[in-house]
Amino acid sequence: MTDLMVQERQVEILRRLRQDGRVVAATLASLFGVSEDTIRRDLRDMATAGLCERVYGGALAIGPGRTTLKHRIGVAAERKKALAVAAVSLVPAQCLVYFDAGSTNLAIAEALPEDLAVAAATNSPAIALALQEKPLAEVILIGGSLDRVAGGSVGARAIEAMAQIRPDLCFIGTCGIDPDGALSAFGLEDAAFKQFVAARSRKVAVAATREKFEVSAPYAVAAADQYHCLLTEPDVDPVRLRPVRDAGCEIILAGM
Amino acid sequence: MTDLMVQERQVEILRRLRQDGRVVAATLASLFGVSEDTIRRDLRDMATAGLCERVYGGALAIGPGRTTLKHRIGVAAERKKALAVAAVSLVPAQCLVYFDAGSTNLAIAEALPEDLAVAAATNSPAIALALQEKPLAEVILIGGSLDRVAGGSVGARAIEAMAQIRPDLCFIGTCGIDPDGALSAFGLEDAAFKQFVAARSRKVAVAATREKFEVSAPYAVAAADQYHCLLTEPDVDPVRLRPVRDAGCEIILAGM
DNA sequence: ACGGATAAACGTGCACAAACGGGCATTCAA
DNA sequence: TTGAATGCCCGTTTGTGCACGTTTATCCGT
Repeated sequence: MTDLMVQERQVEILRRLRQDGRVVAATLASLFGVSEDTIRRDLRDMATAGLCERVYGGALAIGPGRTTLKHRIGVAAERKKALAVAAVSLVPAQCLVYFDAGSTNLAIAEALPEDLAVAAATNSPAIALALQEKPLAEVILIGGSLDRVAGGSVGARAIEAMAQIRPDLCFIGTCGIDPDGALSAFGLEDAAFKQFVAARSRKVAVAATREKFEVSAPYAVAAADQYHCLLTEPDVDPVRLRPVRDAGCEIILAGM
Repeated sequence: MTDLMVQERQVEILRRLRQDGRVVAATLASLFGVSEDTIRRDLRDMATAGLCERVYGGALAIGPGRTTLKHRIGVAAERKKALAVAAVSLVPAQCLVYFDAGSTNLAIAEALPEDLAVAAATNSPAIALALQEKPLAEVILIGGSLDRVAGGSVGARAIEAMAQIRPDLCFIGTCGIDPDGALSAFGLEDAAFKQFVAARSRKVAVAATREKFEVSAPYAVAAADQYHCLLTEPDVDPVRLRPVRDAGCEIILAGM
């Protein structure tokens, strides 16, 4: 195989992970013509970024399996919770708020105060379940084809349903944040749906843990000037936040 | 079988446990191409993690014990599971099956074989989550206003979304079964939605534990001649089943 | 029905190879 | 020059199979 740059190699590994659900370190090493050490480093980085699950001998895709999902929720749980607590303060009473699928937004939905009366829409079954626990929330479920990777409805039906509502505020999930502040996603349909939601919402907020800055996903979701508020962690490199702030986006730092 | 990594092997063992209720160490050893010692070690670890019950010669799925999963289903877990196992045999491959909200139908969705390729629609976030675990299922989420009591979407939007599909088979939940075999529900919108679904489906199945025969709910859903298959428990009074059978409805008894 | 014989299954300790992680040197581009 | 990416070395960890003594289920003769 032709020599690839680091990012290219990692994207290719990710592709194979999605295709086969697993990769073997030794195989990848000979495939890319690099040492196993390098592959191990790739896999380690990708695992800390939450892109795969590291196992002895290689790595596994983060599948729909609840063990890995719980794992994904569990790893950065406290940090996500801290983000979530800050995020809910953005939600005014009596508004229509939309939660995009994703573990970070699930944390936000869980952190919603019990005594807050809002209409809450989501395309994620998991988030819908969490919202059901909030007695004063009117829950609106956005239907469509369920995307296993994204964890929520996407596609034509979802967009159709989404077209019926206009959220005052939406929390968009993102798989990666580019150096210029642009958001990206791993699925074509997922990205398209996020775009549509963002375009319909009066205010667009993005909550992202620090790992998101290390990841670049293939499909564009929104440039820095297309969302209004970024919640992230205090220890993110300020250089990465500069373009976002320059685009007129409010930046909220939360966490320990 | 291709060489699997430790975690993959254990996941596969778990899958077989769920499917067959038991696994034999020797069989697994030759299947994976590893020694029985390795399998024993796997089984021991899984038992320690509370994933299976270790017995002489292999392991059993957690039966009499209680899992976290069963908490969600509720009190009549084992009986619902027995119903569910019988119910999934009604689902042909490559069909479009609809699961109405409800704990009994959740059990059916969970009992769906992993290797069954179907399109599965539901208005319940909880059931959607369960279906997401089935790798070969295309999951369609029916959106709308979430009804807390019913546990699924109802209302105009849900009916709109439902009007887009025509299930080959649907499992309708019921809150009560009248002496004449008529189904009833506790919510007006919920009942209306169930009616709509039943009317659109080629075949309508109802899975109900014996308690349902003791309950009468205010809103009518379907008379005995409006559904085609009733799954219930063997110890239900035959007198109660008579009118259902007379209406031309197939009756399947399942359980211990 | 009972108790002992027998073979299978078990667990433990051990050995070995593969995989791992950290440290260090080298390369190369900014 | 500096920093990132990579390969190599080496001590450590992990997964696995084998050997050996123990436990358990099943069968069979009384």
